Amino acid sequence: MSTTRPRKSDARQRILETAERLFYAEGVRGVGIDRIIAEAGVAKMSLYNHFASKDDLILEVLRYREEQFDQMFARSMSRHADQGMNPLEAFFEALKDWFEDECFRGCSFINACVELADVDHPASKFSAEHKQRFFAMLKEVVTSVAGPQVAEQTSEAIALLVEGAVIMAAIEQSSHSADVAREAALTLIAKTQRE
Amino acid sequence: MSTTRPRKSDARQRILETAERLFYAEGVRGVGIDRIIAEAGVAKMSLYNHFASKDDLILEVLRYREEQFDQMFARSMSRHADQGMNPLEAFFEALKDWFEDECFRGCSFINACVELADVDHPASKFSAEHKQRFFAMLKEVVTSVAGPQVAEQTSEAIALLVEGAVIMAAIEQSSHSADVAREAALTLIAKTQRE
DNA sequence: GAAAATATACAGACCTGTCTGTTTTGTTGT
DNA sequence: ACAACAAAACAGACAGGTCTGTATATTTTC
Repeated sequence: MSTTRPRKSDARQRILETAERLFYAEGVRGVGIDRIIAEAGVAKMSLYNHFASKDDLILEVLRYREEQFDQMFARSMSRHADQGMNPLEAFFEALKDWFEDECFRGCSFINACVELADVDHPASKFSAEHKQRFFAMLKEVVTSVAGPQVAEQTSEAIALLVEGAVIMAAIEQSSHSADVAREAALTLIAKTQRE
Repeated sequence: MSTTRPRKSDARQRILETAERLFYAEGVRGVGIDRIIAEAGVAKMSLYNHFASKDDLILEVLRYREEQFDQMFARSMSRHADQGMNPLEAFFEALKDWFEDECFRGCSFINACVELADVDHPASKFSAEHKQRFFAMLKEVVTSVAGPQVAEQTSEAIALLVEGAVIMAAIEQSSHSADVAREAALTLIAKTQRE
């Protein structure tokens, strides 16, 4: 039964990949359906057979984006960890690598919330949940280098440093904020451990 | 000569105020020209006589917004300072008051950058400059409570904490991040002073 | 009487979503 | 191995709405 099975649709995947790229580069409101189908090379009806509406597509693209981002970031951290960095150092190096990617344009999830301007939109709710999952990952990283007690006391602040660094990197087109955030995070952890 | 003088145009002011409110609440892309003129109660030609284009209006609204925000924030800090807080405490209390305003929807300047998705847009450039001015103000606050040396070493990180707090307050619809940012800022300053 | 603001209509582009009909593709029965 | 069938993808027109910006002509205000 080689390539058999529901097939999970080739067109659907192309739409997701194209929409993710365009939405991230030009915003969910800046890119129309016609543009997506043209660049994905699919018919308009294929899009509307797979997604109920543009709002639905936005949500599904964010789900896909989370998968892709998590994988990318985890792999990036692993590479740095393999070079002898501890998990926290690897985290901030991965952050900096992301900022320095030529496609970097901030956080997709924050961007979607801002563009949609509606906290009740499914994509906004999903984005808020994504932030919780991202925070949980960061807290695990902090725990692994400083223990659960220090992590409990510092992770929230470190998360703010990271979010601020993402925004400033996007606005200033510079990865400098990653260094500032890393140093501050280390200071917070050291100060908390001392007590 | 009572209310005489070039008049500086009544309509222009109404347009600015209305556009600021609508742009902040629903985004610069989510609000059309027709909506602005209807709510401002002006004719379309009045708008295009005062502003070259919607892009130009967006920029002028951000200029106006900066004035209004700076005044609002400075007054808020003054009120808290009058109650015995030092400038830094007053800063974070003002931040928290802002987050708790029912109209709060994040930072106008960041929102505009995200929505326009174009770092070369005049409004994006102005937003980046605004962030520099905001940072300078924050640095003065830090200097006034901890001296220039500590301020030099901690202000950038504190600015990231503040930007992160703004974003998270908008996404989570909570002012909790203001407290987290304040505590972390105090810790960074204390740790730096000790050395 | 001049400058400003008004009301209104309109051009041209773009948007989402639907409809219709054709072609490709994969599976199944023989 | 091959024909028949069904599901999926395709192409393209179109409806109905929105958007920015312009043009014209009238009314208000100093």
